[in-house]
Amino acid sequence: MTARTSAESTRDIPEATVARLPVYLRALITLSESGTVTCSSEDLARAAGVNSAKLRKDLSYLGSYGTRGVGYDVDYLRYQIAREIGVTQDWPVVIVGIGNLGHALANYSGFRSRGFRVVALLDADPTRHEEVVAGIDVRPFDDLEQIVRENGVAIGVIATPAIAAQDVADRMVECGISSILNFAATVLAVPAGVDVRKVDLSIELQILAYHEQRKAQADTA
Amino acid sequence: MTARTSAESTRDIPEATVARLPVYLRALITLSESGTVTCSSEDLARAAGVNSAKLRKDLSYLGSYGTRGVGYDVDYLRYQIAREIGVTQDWPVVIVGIGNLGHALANYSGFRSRGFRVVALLDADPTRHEEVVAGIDVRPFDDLEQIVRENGVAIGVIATPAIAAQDVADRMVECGISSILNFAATVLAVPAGVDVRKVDLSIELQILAYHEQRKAQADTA
DNA sequence: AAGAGTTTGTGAACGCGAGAACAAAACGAG
DNA sequence: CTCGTTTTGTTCTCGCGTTCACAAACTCTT
Ligand SMILES: NC(=O)c1ccc[n+]([C@@H]2O[C@H](COP(=O)([O-])OP(=O)(O)OC[C@H]3O[C@@H](n4cnc5c(N)ncnc54)[C@H](O)[C@@H]3O)[C@@H](O)[C@H]2O)c1
Ligand SMILES: NC(=O)c1ccc[n+]([C@@H]2O[C@H](COP(=O)([O-])OP(=O)(O)OC[C@H]3O[C@@H](n4cnc5c(N)ncnc54)[C@H](O)[C@@H]3O)[C@@H](O)[C@H]2O)c1
Repeated sequence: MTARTSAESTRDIPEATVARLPVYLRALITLSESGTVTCSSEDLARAAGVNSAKLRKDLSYLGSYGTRGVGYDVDYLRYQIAREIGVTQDWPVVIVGIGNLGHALANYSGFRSRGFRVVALLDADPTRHEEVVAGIDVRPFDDLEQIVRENGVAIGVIATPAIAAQDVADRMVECGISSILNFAATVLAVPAGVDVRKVDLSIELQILAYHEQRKAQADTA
Repeated sequence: MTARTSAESTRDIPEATVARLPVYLRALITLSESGTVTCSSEDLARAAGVNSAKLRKDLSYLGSYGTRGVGYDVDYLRYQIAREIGVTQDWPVVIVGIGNLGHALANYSGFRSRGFRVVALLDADPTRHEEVVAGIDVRPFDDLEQIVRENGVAIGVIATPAIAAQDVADRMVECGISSILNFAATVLAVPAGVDVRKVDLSIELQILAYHEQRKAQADTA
């Protein structure tokens, strides 16, 4: 908002770039694990499925971490991107709604391996509270505030039915959560300062269906 | 590609608009179920979480389905959008990889209710083939070709580990599938004419983490 | 029938992102 | 030390998407 203390870490990175940084990070991790020490923007772009000019432009927002005529040091760049995104630290996360999808999410190993730690599973249904999923107790939804306070949770995941999602989001915001990942098929209203991202399977399928239909029409034309 | 037979149905709708049409459709269904007969662009925009000018412009790509001074007939507009997207017909879908996530997807009621029909669940692991999930047998992955041929499947969902995803995608394309929804955390290479959309939980979380980190920095500045 | 009040559909301005193209910088060979 | 090669970082241009603003079109009242 106001003038930052300058120093390092470039100011506003374009949103489109932010969305690609995790892809680059994953490609770098794969390269690193395969023993690659250095890579060119061309190599990395291919691994990430983007244009090399776009890749270089994206990286230039972070700083000059490459060497002309040589390329990028894989581990160094990997660290720089991880730091920029913020995944060098661990982010505590709560998941609300431990049904079909919630179970899958709780069992998802990608959380831990990418800098996120599931600190609690919450569900409104008392019959769920007996359960232990992926080594974590399912607890009553009303425990949310205490859990958020004790663990400093900033990120919440909603996997409840659509009808309950707005209520859950409201409670999350009240408790101080300021980033929400919403799997329920509904539009959430939240105050300014709270980020919401949605993952919507049926929207993705419908987009595919639209293009599929057009292909079919083109064929019969 | 070549000149279409003109007739109705407007040509190329912008991709950004296509991605929002399913949101409008869902909002219209909700309105319709609550007994609303007519709505203004303002009403619908609010329900869909977008700007009303953007909504009107989006709808204008489909045609002129509103009445000035009045608004839109909810059921009529709902049908027009559904037809444009292609969800007035039923789309057969196969899901490959019936692990944690695959189970959740198979049990997801949103498929059927939105014009998609799961015709088969496939897994490479023989120990899974005993199983029946959501009333559907889990079958060997090698049955893919036969299933696609018999059911005219155009859309495939990948829920395998990342390491297997490219192989699965290749096989799908060979069998004639031309739209893929990929849940595995990997970049897929496919020939031109095949659409791929990805749903990537860890990318979404990392984007949230980035913004969360910036908020924290702003607070301490 | 005419005027006041609504609300759509769209032309125009603007800003952001994608990609091409190139200058600057590093390296290695001779 | 100099020149050619490689590859980055950046500038420039173009196209797409968003938003504003308003004329056109419709309803309702008097
Ligand atoms: N299953 C999938 O593959 C899938 C895919 C995409 C989207 N979704 C969406 O994700 C959401 C969850 O789907 P699901 O299949 O797991 O549903 P589900 O019914 O199996 O699970 C929902 C869980 O949320 C709990 N819940 C309900 N109200 C709650 C509240 N107010 N507070 C806390 N918990 C509450 C329920 O007790 C239940 O355990 C739905 O909105 C669905 O549309 C699911
Ligand atoms: N679980 C989640 O909530 C979640 C969330 C986001 C993304 N993902 C991604 O979704 C994918 C699946 O996750 P999961 O937790 O269900 O994993 P999982 O290991 O539980 O299930 C994977 C399934 O795929 C099957 N499989 C493996 N190779 C195959 C092949 N070549 N052909 C057909 N089937 C094959 C396995 O037998 C297994 O049943 C992973 O790529 C994961 O990163 C999972």
